[in-house]
Amino acid sequence: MQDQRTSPHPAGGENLLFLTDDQLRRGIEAMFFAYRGFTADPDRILENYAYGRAHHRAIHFINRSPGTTVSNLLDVLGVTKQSLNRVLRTLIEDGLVESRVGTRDKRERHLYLTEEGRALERDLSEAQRRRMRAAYRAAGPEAVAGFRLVLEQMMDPQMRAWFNALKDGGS
Amino acid sequence: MQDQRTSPHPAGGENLLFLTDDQLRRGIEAMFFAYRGFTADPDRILENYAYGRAHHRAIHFINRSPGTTVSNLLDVLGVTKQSLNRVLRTLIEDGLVESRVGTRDKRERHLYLTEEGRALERDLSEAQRRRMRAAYRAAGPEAVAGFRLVLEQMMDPQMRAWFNALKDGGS
DNA sequence: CTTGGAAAGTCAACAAGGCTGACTTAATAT
DNA sequence: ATATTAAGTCAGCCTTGTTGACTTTCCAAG
Repeated sequence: MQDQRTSPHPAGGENLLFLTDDQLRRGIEAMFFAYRGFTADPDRILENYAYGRAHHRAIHFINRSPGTTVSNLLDVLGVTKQSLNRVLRTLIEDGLVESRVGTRDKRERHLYLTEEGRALERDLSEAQRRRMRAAYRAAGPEAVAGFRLVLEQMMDPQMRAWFNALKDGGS
Repeated sequence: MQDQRTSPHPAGGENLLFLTDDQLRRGIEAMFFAYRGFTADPDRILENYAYGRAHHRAIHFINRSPGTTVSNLLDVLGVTKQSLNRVLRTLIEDGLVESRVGTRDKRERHLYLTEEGRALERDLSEAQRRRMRAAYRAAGPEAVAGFRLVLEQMMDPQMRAWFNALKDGGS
């Protein structure tokens, strides 16, 4: 099962054992199982509402960038307008999200969480943070730095750009 | 100080800045965007077939544990029998998976990839490994160790058990 | 001032892939 | 003998994704 082809032996002087197909496959499986854990807690909360993961994602990014436009959200979430619209409509109808017509450009809709929306967001993200906190604490700061580094390298360039744009807040 | 059990690292020094809500939220967003990248390449390949992510997962774990039973796969994938069956049936019909009646217990079906199944598996996993390899290489071995540590801590205990069982091959 | 095009929203239809519930068949275990 | 277990099936439902066609609103350029 081991494939030495991909990473022979210390090529120059580097130890490249962490690049064997076996190591990579372990990483793939770790991502699979970890992502299941990652979404488990919010999913449990959402069961009590008539919402799903799609609603969670919308709520998360609206909270992160209050006043963001629909088309911006479309890009970040990577779904179609029709798909997002269905989710957004129920959130607006239920009074969790407010959609304000743009002042500079009145075609645009700027999205904000209402107080009720923020309450659900806090619930969901606190559950997710709790697990993250436990994992970070158990792994330690060095591991966390590595975790973040690898994840960032796994993103497509476009996603990395959005990810880094979020760093400094703003829509 | 009372936390020494949970966090081996910053016992006395107490640099816990990596546990701020802001840091945790960054980790959450990193997981979201990275997982999109993680699934993007296999998804592109699967478009050419009439298969989806569910088929990929089944193929992956059958390849990992040749001869695994249906109920074992059910546990690992975390879906219902009906859901898995739909996927498995098409894979068997299409000749990618072989289902053999158990010898010890004839109620069980043991699953194996055919040569054609292994070919698709190689395609899919090579695409996924390519991205993983690039990320690992760019991040370096220290980061990879941290990455794996944090991911493992994010899993539910049950998943961690399956994850570690896979380490030593076979079902 | 008209017109082209962008942003947003809507309707309809469809598919993948989850789910529950009810039920059968075969084989093992008690 | 009977109960339990593994697998499979049928029917129906939901969420969340997709296309395609279309409208409304509005900005901006000719």
